Amino acid sequence: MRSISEHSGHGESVDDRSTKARIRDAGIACIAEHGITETTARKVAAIAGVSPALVIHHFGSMDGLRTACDDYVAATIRDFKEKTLSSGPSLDVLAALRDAPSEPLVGYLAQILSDDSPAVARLVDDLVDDAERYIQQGVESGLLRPTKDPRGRAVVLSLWNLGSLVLHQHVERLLGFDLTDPDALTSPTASAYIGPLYEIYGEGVFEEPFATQIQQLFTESEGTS
Amino acid sequence: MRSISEHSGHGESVDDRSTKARIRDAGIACIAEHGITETTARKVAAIAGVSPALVIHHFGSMDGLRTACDDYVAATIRDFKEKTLSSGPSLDVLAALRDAPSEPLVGYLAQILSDDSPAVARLVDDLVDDAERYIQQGVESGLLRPTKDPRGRAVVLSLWNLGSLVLHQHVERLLGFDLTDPDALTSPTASAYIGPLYEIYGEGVFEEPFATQIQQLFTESEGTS
DNA sequence: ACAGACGCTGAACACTCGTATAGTATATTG
DNA sequence: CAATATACTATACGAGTGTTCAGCGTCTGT
Repeated sequence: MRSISEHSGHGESVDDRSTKARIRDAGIACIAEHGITETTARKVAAIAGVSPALVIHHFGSMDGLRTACDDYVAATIRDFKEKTLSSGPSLDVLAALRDAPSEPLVGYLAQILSDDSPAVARLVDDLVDDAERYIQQGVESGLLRPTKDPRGRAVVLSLWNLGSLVLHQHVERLLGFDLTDPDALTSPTASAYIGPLYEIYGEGVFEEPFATQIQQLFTESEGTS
Repeated sequence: MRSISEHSGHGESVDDRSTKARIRDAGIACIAEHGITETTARKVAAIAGVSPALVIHHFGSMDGLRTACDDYVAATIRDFKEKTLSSGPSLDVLAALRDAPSEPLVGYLAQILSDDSPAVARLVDDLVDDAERYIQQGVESGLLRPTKDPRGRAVVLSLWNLGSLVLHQHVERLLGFDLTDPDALTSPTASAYIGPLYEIYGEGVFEEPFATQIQQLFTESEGTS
């Protein structure tokens, strides 16, 4: 029972819907919940309510499904970031992403971030690029301090954010705060994580004489090489 | 061919050596290099130069081997940290760990940190505890700033460190710096990561009026609840 | 109305996995 | 020296995997 048009099988950009999309969403959900290695063709098929063979029929292989999921998630994140870009800069790359789409994008990210695929690498690169742009905006508007290494700071901040996401189980166990929860930021337990985070963002951790001491140690070694 | 004594099969603490230890080390090496799901009994056996059945004979099951690896790595890290604890506090929990033991402990950690086992959870808890202790030392000696939430700051800083480790592929791709490299800290590319890190540790990222503004926003909401 | 394409399924294949079992060699114990 | 325990291997089994194939219904274009 095919629902609408979509006669050609390539389904690249827009008319992606119906069963094939349901299988892809099932793959995303399964990966987000159980991880990549636990996501089998039969499980995805069961979630989507189809036969295992249909998964292969639509995506060629399980690797094809994986790629399709990566691409779709990456595209969704990019689209969503473009929409919310106008609402102002943010240091948390995924803050706005948590509540908006119905799919468990954050959980998916948390699962695949540590296992590299080309699509994930490109997505991370994009997130870092956007962070660098956001941060530059913040510097120009006077909210953020300037830095010697804008790119490096964007990379480090982004990867700290994403790393916390990957280790969300430990965050939850230690602070009682689930980063993959859709309404994580409005949770009363959010301050257990965001409090220390903003404190470090605000004043650092080094006391003043020590900070400039280390800072000069790095400007020396960086000036020579 | 058993080498020394070790008649009893429980091999708990010290007399752990010879073939059984070689198999465990092969497991650690395989997990560190290829990840947990790619680590099969046959691969471990091939690395250790034994038959797959011997892996089961010594560890009961692959899950038993996994637990033995977790426990051994955790114990090794704890032992090593006790030794280097006297050399002074450090914010990087794993800095000293990289060069010392011959085994790829950091790579192993990077692989298992995102997949929770009881041993890993305990190890992370210990690392956070130690970090909290280190940080308190730093505060008392005037190197580090005091905080409203010592525990939270220790958790956040530790998990940022460990998260970067899990995402070491992205760090390497974006900054050309391999965190799992045994001599990573002496590498000339190290400053690409450590530079921004120390800058943030030194002065934060928020500009002054903005920092206190957010800080007060959190002291208000924290004072009420 | 007919022909072909498409969505979809059930069953099977080849393969890899963990693990059990039987058996061999070596070392320790009496 | 005999007996027993231990280290170790070869082989096989059952479960689960991705994927293929033949076929069934329905829908589309002519």
